[in-house]
Amino acid sequence: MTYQVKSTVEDTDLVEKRRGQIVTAATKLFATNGFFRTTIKDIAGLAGISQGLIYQYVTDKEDVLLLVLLDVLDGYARELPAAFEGIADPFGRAIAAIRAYARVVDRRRKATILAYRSTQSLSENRRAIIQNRELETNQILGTLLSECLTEGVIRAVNVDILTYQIVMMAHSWALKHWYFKSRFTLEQYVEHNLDLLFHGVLTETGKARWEGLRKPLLP
Amino acid sequence: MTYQVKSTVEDTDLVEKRRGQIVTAATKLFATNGFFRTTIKDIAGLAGISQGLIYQYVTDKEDVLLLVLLDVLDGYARELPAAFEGIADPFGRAIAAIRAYARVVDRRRKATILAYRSTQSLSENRRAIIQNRELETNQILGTLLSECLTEGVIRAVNVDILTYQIVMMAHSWALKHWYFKSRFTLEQYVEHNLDLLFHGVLTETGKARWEGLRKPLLP
DNA sequence: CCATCCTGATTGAACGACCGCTCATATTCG
DNA sequence: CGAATATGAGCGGTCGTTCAATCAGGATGG
Repeated sequence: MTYQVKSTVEDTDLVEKRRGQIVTAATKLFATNGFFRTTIKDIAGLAGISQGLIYQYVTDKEDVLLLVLLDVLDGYARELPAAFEGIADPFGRAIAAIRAYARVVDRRRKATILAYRSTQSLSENRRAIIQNRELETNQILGTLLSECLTEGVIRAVNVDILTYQIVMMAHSWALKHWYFKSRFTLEQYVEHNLDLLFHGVLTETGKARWEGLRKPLLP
Repeated sequence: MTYQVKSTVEDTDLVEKRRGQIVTAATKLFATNGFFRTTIKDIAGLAGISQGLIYQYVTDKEDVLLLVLLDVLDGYARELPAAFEGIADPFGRAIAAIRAYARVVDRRRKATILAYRSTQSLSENRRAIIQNRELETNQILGTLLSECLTEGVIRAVNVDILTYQIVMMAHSWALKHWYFKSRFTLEQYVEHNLDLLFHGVLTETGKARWEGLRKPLLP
């Protein structure tokens, strides 16, 4: 939780508070103007502190980006489990989680896009931290889906692929919002995708035809 | 094809040639270092021309980015139709197109990521040009899928949603390559996704259960 | 209870480096 | 020779980062 980001200030509460200010301001600015167009001065101004002070709580401008991205991913990991904790049945849990995931992405649409835009601007090791955090979140979904599989409600598909299909379905709502927003509500978007995902698109004729065109599934 | 990017040079062939050099160099540099970390000097150096000359063929650094992104999208639009032109049967055409699309994305993986990273760095109107071009490419796939629908090989799903599912499946191969590369080959990835897409994931039990959990599909 | 001191937090001016873009000049070629 | 094309030094501006100076507030001692 307290990240491997160094600070010269000892007082933990103060560090928490100041970083909170910095991250809140930086998220807003990065999301609208991008990482490179945002200056430390901008961040300091919006956070209500001086430029110099930021460097007591962070070593780099890149560190600010790391803190922002970690905060976004933490948001996912925090809000997801709450959505299905009351539900006993695995399939119900999975569906609640998927719908919740889409809602979380929708609420943080700009921040989600920011993650795609700027994770690559991080140095190798900082990027690895972010990717690991993403995997942890996806693991939550992956586990739920595995349980559906053992329950016999979904067939023996590759869970990794399935998980990423769902994750990308949610992310795409943010990434392609410029297209979807005038055509679907979030709920319509999600339910159409679930319908596709669960039933598939082929008719009986189609399924027969596909048998002649498919390639073997190896792993 | 010749874009709404201004040049002070008259000779059309020369413009084509110089822009080719510039775009090739810039694509390489943008893809590895990002738009903002790449300098005009870098581009000029790799293209084998002087900094000043770039501004005879382009008004802005942003213009270079626009040319690069248009080139990537043109690549899609050019290579896709070739993949299915010999095939008569709509379903076969659609499948050939999907597989080809994934291969094109794979070949231009870094450039595809670049598009996601930096389209937002463009000014409003230049971004609109890019988004339009993307829609045109997707339209190729959309048409193929509509034909499958009238052929009765796929059921009456929303073609917009289906198209974007497939597009994002291909893009995800690039976006999440850091995850997939150690787990699947491109072909495995695609075939698993097609299997999911075509047959759906639910078992018969699952389908019955889903009836109680689904929400109505409006549009 | 106040004056003094000290430590850690905070400020913002300034440094140094960088970079997009221009323009006076050079080169090329018909 | 002259028009079109090409060069690259340099201008003007920006921005990340540092650091000497200031401030706050608690401890100390009279």
